[in-house]
Amino acid sequence: MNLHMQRRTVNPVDKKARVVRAARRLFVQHGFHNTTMPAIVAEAGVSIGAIYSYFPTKEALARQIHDETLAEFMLFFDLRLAGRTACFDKLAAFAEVVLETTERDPELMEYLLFMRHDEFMPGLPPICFTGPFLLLQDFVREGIAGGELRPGNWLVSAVAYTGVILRAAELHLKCILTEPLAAIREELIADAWAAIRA
Amino acid sequence: MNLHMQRRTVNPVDKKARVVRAARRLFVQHGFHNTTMPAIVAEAGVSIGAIYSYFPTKEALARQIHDETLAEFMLFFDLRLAGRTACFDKLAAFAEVVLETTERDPELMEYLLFMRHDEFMPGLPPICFTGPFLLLQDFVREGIAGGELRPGNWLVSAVAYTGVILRAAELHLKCILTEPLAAIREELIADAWAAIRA
Amino acid sequence: MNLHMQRRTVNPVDKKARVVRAARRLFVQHGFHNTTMPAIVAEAGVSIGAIYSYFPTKEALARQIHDETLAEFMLFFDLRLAGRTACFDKLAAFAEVVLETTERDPELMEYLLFMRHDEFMPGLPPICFTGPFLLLQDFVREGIAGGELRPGNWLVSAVAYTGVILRAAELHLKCILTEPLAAIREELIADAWAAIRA
Amino acid sequence: MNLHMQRRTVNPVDKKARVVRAARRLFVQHGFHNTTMPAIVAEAGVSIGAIYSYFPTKEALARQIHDETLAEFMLFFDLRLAGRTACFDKLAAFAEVVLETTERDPELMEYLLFMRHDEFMPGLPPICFTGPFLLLQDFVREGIAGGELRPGNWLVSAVAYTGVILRAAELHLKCILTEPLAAIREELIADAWAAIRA
DNA sequence: GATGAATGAGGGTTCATTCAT
DNA sequence: TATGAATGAACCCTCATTCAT
Repeated sequence: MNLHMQRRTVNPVDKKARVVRAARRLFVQHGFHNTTMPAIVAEAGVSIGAIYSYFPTKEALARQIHDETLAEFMLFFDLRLAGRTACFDKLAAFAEVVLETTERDPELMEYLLFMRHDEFMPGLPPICFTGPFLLLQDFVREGIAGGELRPGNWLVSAVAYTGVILRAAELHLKCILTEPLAAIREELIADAWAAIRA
Repeated sequence: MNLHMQRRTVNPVDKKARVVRAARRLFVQHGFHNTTMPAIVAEAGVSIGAIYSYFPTKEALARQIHDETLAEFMLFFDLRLAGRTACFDKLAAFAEVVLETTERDPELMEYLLFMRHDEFMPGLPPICFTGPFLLLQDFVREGIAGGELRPGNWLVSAVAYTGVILRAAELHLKCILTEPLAAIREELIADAWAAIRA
Repeated sequence: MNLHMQRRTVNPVDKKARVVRAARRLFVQHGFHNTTMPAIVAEAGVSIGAIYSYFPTKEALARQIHDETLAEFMLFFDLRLAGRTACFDKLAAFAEVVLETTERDPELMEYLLFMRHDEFMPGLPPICFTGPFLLLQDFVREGIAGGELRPGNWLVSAVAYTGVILRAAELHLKCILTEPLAAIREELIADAWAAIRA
Repeated sequence: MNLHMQRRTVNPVDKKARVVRAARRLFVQHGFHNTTMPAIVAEAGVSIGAIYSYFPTKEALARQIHDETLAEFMLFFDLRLAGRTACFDKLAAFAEVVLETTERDPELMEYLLFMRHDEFMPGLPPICFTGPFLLLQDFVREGIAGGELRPGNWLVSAVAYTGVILRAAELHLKCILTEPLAAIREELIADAWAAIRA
């Protein structure tokens, strides 16, 4: 490869990342089966051959998007949890991460909330059975044990808390709850907490 | 009509209904674009020609399923509302209908919660902007005005209440919240109410 | 069959004729393969089952139309030839029949000129090899032998005469030669005759 | 590029041209609706995908064939007209082009004479209303004005001249007029001219 | 590696024909 | 005999994937 070509070529890492970004945007917007490889080519500005040099199949591309997206969200949650010990604070960390991510990177949140990943990964557990959500269930169990939350079925309490927060994110992404989430964050966290506190 | 004939012939109304049932089951399970007409043929036990004599296109079939499903749910909600006047009771009617329908006719509820109808009806408002959900928003507004609910953004309160209930239905359908919903109905309604009551 | 039914039923002969008429109209207009049986049903106002009780297949229907149409044209020609002996008069009989039929029963002439009968009767000789046209070739041969026509290839002379007349009919049916054919009949016959007379 | 590769690869221009050739042959032979895409695939020796990479639809393929064919014929006519001024010579140019093309590229002439292009281009004017034929009508008008042709309806005269020539081409293509057209060219041109000369 | 023209299985849909009524 | 709902082979077309360059 000569200098002339180096000037015209993109860093392969960036190129792969561009493919992933473009594909996730299209998958979220139109669904997996309604997104064609040529559409990804057009959105990402790379050749079809390049995509197939990074991923063996369209499904493998989708799988990588899935894993990366979940990992990114888990990372945000982990960072936000640092130093929090009270049940209220740990649950609020979840709410904050969900609401802030919804506004900062809507595609990520749309992916978590709406993507039908069973279209390309049959048999995979649903997203609400993954890291952040399991962690939150732990917090609820501890909260009940510690008397901060009302006694009862801990799974029901976890459902209630996450239901309030996630539905707000969902309706915001669907342009039904049009207020900035930052403006109603406190009210949402208060409502979610009221649903399950002792 | 004698018995011999009964065995070989199907009432056309039943046949069309069989197609609708089979198609909804498959649409909900695999999504619109991942459900092929041959798959519907196999599931419904009718010929492809018969389906196209009932519906001009696959999309028209999906549209009819959509309309029927929404109308059926709205009917259940209307019936359950009869005679209820207190805010708590009217909101509870919504919760009861959602939770009971989830167990009695899971496909109907899966359709309402998971179907991406924008795959075949681009531009249509999301389901959470249809009849039952708009009605529920009215009840919340009245509840705040009447002092039964905490003051605040009424849309946020509606989001909180429905979030608790719908997420329970969602996780039950995904086999994560495995308890019979009838068993946790009171707890869910209590949590949802606690989230927004005065 | 009781009186009540007689009032509601059509003479089967008429019904069959209606089918033939409707089918020929549609075949001429849209071609054989672009005419559907349901379209014939709609045009003829009979049931699909009735058509299949008259004709075993769509092709058999087309064949009968073909035979009837050719026979009808041959009949007109025969009648017009009665009593004509001079070469000019016999050729003029052909021209008159073509031009008058074009205006009186355009569908018949469209059929003769434009129908691609090889779409449903592969291997059949073209229409210009059938009765009236063979007859006309005989007249030309006689005309040359009798000195009324220029010596030369008799087939070429037949081609020339029929070419003038048939192209006029063709362009009239295509709405390019819009004058009433009756008004230019003499001129056409004169031109055709001039092309080949001694 | 070595010999081995040449055997396995086709110039894309040739490939597209092969498709056009094969399709025109089949369209002319069996008509548009009676020619299936698989048949074109077999005739052209390319994949169905390749065809659809050249033309968005079967109709677009037919349209391109139509345009190319008309343009090619018009070009021949233009070239042949060069330097001709007398009415007889200009009309003879038309006759020569028609008769020679009929023998040199029968498919082209069959297309012009027999193709029902309204099957795929509804509303398009018939071929006899296109370039060469309009030009010929001009020549006839000038010939009448200049006294070289008999007075009368100029359209009728144009019909007469073209009728003689085109019917000869038509019957030659249908294997009825089996003589080589080159051998009867002079006689045909003489007959056509005799039909309309002063 | 990167490219994109080419491949062909499989999609949605049509329509000639059948057969229970 | 007449009806028309039902059948399914075959249509046109799409798009994930390959491979010569």
